[in-house]
Amino acid sequence: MGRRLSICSSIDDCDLAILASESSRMTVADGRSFIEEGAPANDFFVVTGGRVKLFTLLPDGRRQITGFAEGGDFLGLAASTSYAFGAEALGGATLCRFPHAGMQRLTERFPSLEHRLREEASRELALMQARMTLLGRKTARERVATFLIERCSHLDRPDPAHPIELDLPMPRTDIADYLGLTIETVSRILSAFKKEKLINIRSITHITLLAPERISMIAEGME
Amino acid sequence: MGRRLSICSSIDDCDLAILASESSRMTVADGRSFIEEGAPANDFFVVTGGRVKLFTLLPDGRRQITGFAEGGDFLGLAASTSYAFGAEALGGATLCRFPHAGMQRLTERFPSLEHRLREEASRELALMQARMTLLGRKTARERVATFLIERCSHLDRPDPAHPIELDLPMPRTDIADYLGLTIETVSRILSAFKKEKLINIRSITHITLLAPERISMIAEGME
DNA sequence: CCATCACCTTGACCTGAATCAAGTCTGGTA
DNA sequence: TACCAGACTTGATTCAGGTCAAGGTGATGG
Repeated sequence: MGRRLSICSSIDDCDLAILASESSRMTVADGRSFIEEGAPANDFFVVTGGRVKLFTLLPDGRRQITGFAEGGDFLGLAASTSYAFGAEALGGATLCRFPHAGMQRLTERFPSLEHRLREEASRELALMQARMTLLGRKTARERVATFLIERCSHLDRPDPAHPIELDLPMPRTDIADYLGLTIETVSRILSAFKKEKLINIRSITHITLLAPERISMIAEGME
Repeated sequence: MGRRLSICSSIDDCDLAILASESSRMTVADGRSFIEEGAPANDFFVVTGGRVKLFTLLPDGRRQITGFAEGGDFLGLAASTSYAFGAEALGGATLCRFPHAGMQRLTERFPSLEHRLREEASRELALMQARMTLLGRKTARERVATFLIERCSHLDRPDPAHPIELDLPMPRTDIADYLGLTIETVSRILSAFKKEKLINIRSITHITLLAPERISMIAEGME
């Protein structure tokens, strides 16, 4: 979790070699899991490329995707002694792995890093509160609308009230598990949005928001 | 948010007067709101007594309670420039208010404080992931069971498999808004648990868990 | 001791989303 | 170009939980 600002931004002109010496790069193939929920949390990760999904599971296999992470995002902040979530690459990802011990050396050497990490955690905390409202109180329609709008803010939004090209790199299953719905419901609602000329479905992964403003309204329950 | 470890624990034997000089105490009466969602975030709070509920609202009044906080918990970490949530006293609360500027002076003076804050944010992050799973994937029965079990862990659990006395200081409305249900559903499920001899309802606020183990199972969807 | 009010419980009914069950589309392969 | 497998869509039906509507309960005050 975390966004847009690399871990390096708090180290700036300091010796990047030190940072490199405390971390190791890794590549994770599509669909491969690299954090096991409940496993001892030994590492902290930064996503450097591709995408990743975070999730928790119930014993019977029900899954809640708690977030998607991409380049620049932090993972493993929510660390006590064991991970509170699992993580899996979404179409291949590259990561920087920082063992906790190394992390500690880094924060000692670059105290401002600690602040950055807190900032990052706080930002994520705010996002999660919005997501709890989505899961606890929004209708299926509102959830899907919120998801589409959320995806927009990932790319630097040009101007609202204009069509926006989106790609949804995750399968419907992941969207459903993120929104607390079933794939059928997600599919039906996207179709409904299309019928209402709110979106255009160019391909499974490519969607155009034709009326971003209206979708925002729907997302907030003000349609 | 945050739990059990006062902010002071990272300052230890240092001059508490400095801490006091950067903060002010405040008392909030039952039901009074002291953080307005979306308002500029100028302060950081520590709950020193009583209880507090945190929530977000949708424009039409739907409410999601994102957490309850009590003595020792931190509030306002999720701070960008504006609060991501509202906060309201639950039966009267006392707080310590730290203006952000003062907070910064404190973290400069006591660098370990920064680490404590991150730790706190991370802990909260982990809790929120569990809550997202609750809201996105659990049934009403599982949610209420989870809520009861969660309340247990607030008091230092003596031994499982033995009856546990609980008090639920919040009205049903708050429980419902916390679990993403209606008051009727919460009420019905508590009644059902009573009928199944899983709990005993001594009064509206006093509940005895007769079979904590079984309730835990239900909470995880393994009944 | 009763009235009142706020909160909670219970019941009857309804509905949004899940489930179950076919189709359909897409991209890869031969 | 045709075939196949996996992912998506669509339709019919069901059901968990919401909504609407009475009661019940218990603390406060007259």
